[in-house]
Amino acid sequence: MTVPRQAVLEVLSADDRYRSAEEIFFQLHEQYPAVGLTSVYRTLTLLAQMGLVERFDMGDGKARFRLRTGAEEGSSCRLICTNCMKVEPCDQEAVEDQAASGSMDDVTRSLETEYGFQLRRRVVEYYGLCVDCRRRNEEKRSQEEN
Amino acid sequence: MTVPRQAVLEVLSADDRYRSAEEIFFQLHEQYPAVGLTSVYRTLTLLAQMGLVERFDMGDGKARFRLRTGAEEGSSCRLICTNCMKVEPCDQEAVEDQAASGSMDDVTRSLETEYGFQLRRRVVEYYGLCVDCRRRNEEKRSQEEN
DNA sequence: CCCTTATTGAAAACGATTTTCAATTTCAAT
DNA sequence: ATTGAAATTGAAAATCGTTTTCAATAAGGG
Ligand SMILES: [Mn+2]
Ligand SMILES: [Mn+2]
Ligand SMILES: [Zn+2]
Ligand SMILES: [Zn+2]
Repeated sequence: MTVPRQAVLEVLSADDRYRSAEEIFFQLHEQYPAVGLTSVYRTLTLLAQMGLVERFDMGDGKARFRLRTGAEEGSSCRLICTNCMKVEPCDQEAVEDQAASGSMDDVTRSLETEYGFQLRRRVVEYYGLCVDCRRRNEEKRSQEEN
Repeated sequence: MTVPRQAVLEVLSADDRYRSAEEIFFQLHEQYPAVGLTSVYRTLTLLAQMGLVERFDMGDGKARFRLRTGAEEGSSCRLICTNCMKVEPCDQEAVEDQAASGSMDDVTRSLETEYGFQLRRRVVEYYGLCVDCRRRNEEKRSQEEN
């Protein structure tokens, strides 16, 4: 546990907003002026690999980071403002429970009342291994058994 | 309707896979050697603004594009392989109908049987206007009425 | 302390995308 | 067809978030 790593964790722990590497760097800089942007990137990459940090790439070229909470359990949900690029984590259960069906209209209404958010587009992404890569993995595993 | 635009549309129409600008450029290049990569980018940006093309930014730095089908209706769903970076559109209705509940386990099972896909993480994103931007928009609108 | 190894910050490199700009197309009006 | 203004193009340069390089520094077990 080194200074830059502790510093990054400190900033991330402050709240659960998504922040860019640069934003994190600037917040660090006040208390830890010696820590460089390079180390911020390195630490974030490291923490993401360890699964402690969630990395999110919006369409605007800069990645955002957030401390991953145990509550997520392999599933995450967020509100993304296409105007100001703000990203806010949200509780999927709350949204879906509120929405009678999974229909776009019901979800729209739910987000409206729960968060004041005006929904334009819903995106569902499933991350994992495609058929091919899974097959390849299994082959590799059975080879290693020999 | 110019040559580069027609060329890009031709490639995108060929199938509904997600492709990077470079991939589109190389496919173009065989039939339209005079069209430059710059125009491919410009055309994709244009088509995305018009809503005809869906742009998707994965975590790997290069954006992917796909012709948007009318069927999507403000909601899109995709399988993303974290190993080979392949992106495949999928039918959310089919997945959720198959899954008894919206629980992670049920969805995992559904994706397994429907697509042979091994789910690791589900991400739900709601794009739209946050409370602040919405308020700001309404103020602007009411000012313009004067 | 000492030594080995891991980590750091600054500067340079990287790579996808955007910008610039002079040359070429487009297309509506003749 | 001919024109000409306006839009579009391709190549080269610029941009910018991120990564790599590398010499200097910090870590930390003995
Ligand atoms: Mn931010
Ligand atoms: Mn591709
Ligand atoms: Zn906003
Ligand atoms: Zn794969």
